[in-house]
Amino acid sequence: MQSRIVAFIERLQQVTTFEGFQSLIEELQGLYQVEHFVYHSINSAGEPYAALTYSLDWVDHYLDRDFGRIDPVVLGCYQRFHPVDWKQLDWSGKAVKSFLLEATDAGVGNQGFSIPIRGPNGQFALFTVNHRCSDQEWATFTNAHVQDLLLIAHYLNQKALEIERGTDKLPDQPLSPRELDVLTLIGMGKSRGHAADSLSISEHTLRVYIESARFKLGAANTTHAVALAMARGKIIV
Amino acid sequence: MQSRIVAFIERLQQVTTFEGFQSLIEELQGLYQVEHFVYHSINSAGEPYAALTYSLDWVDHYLDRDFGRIDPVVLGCYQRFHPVDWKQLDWSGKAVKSFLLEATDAGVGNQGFSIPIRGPNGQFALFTVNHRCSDQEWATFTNAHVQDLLLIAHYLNQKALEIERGTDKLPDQPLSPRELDVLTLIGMGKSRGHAADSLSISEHTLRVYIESARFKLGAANTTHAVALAMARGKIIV
DNA sequence: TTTCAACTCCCCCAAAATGGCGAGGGGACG
DNA sequence: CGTCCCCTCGCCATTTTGGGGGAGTTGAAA
Repeated sequence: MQSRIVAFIERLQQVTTFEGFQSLIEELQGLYQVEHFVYHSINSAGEPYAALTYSLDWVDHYLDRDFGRIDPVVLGCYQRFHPVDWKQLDWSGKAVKSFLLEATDAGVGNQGFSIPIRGPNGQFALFTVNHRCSDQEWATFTNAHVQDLLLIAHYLNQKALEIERGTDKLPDQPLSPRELDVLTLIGMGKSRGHAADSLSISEHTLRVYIESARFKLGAANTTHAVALAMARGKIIV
Repeated sequence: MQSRIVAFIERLQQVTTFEGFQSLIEELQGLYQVEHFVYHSINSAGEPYAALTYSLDWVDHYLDRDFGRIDPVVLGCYQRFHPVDWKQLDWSGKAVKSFLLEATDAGVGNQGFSIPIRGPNGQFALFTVNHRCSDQEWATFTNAHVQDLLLIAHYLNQKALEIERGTDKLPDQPLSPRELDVLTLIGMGKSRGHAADSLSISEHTLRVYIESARFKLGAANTTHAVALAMARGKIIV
């Protein structure tokens, strides 16, 4: 088995397109005799990408209803470091329960194991393996393959980032020190006036920084700029 | 060696105070023959805590100058999943270089290895091992002990969270669905009017949500509320 | 040497956000 | 049955913002 993983990762290294990436994800089904695999990521610009084995209808429905905002898997993994078994997540809540029902109807299995992955500039990805079986069988499976899955998650993300770099995208404009200062203070709740005082500059000067930061980040307003800077890991409030 | 780690972790489980935690950190120096160990965390309320073996003068100076905002170790790990060797970080930049000089003067070694750890509600911690030696020796050391260090980092964080829970702290007020909706839309750059339209509610109603969310989060204004909600992992923009 | 990015400052005015006032209906829980 | 939270709505005065001008210094890079 171990050699098959190595072979898989070696073939993964050869992939150069999203299509090739998708078919490798599908290959995992056969390799592990598991129903579903999902890799999905959000890049620094906030654009999602996914390669998965769920039905396309379910994917459309998921995106349409913006389930990513209530999905306990996404929410639970977003702030976590370690892989999580879906049983550890919080599935209470009315909206969540109906989401779960719809997912089950769409063919999503009752067992899941998700690995969060983080890259530069706030890039975040999830590698999920999903199956329909008993708790017992699932525990056996996950225990046997955590190491493999961690490895695969790591290389999948590396490759996805690499492929994406090939696509046209606006380079991530770095913010100047003053711009970072200003966004940080504003993010900590200060008004323009107070922030300007803290930095011992005029309020107008501070405004110039906010505007240039907004422009670089592609933000619609100050709050948006702070949110984007945080999401991209440029500031910490 | 392995049994010593197990014994260490078992003793760690017995600890109930921050003092005990600190002395266990100091014990690691002897256990690994390494100069410095650092555990520091930021809880969901944004309060820092640290247990470390650096000189207290350096710690004071670090906090005083707010070096956490430029420290490449903190910045580099904040958005990462995997442990990082300090050599992989970006040490360019004028402020960073002078920070590095001051750190070296204060007894911080040239080699470092840091493990980011994430807990619920946006809790973030770093476990760092620091030493003075050649690249060669350091590579040997880290290769030999990554597994141990990951394990220790995990249990240290678990224990630190447990101890902190014992201290008095305001419970993390959950936000209502509408409050989350509003903060998310505002964080995505919408104005109040547009956000209200999206949710098909009056702008005034939307304001009520912003205000109650601000109150629950202890935020000074809307931007602050969005920043806090993001930092605590309640919303994703 | 020129050019360019970063940093600093000033005025004016319209638009947006905020703070404080008040009000009612629905659902959950003791 | 009362209490408390969530959801919904309106008005008015004040403060904060955003967008439009224009201008000077410094320091690094081309």
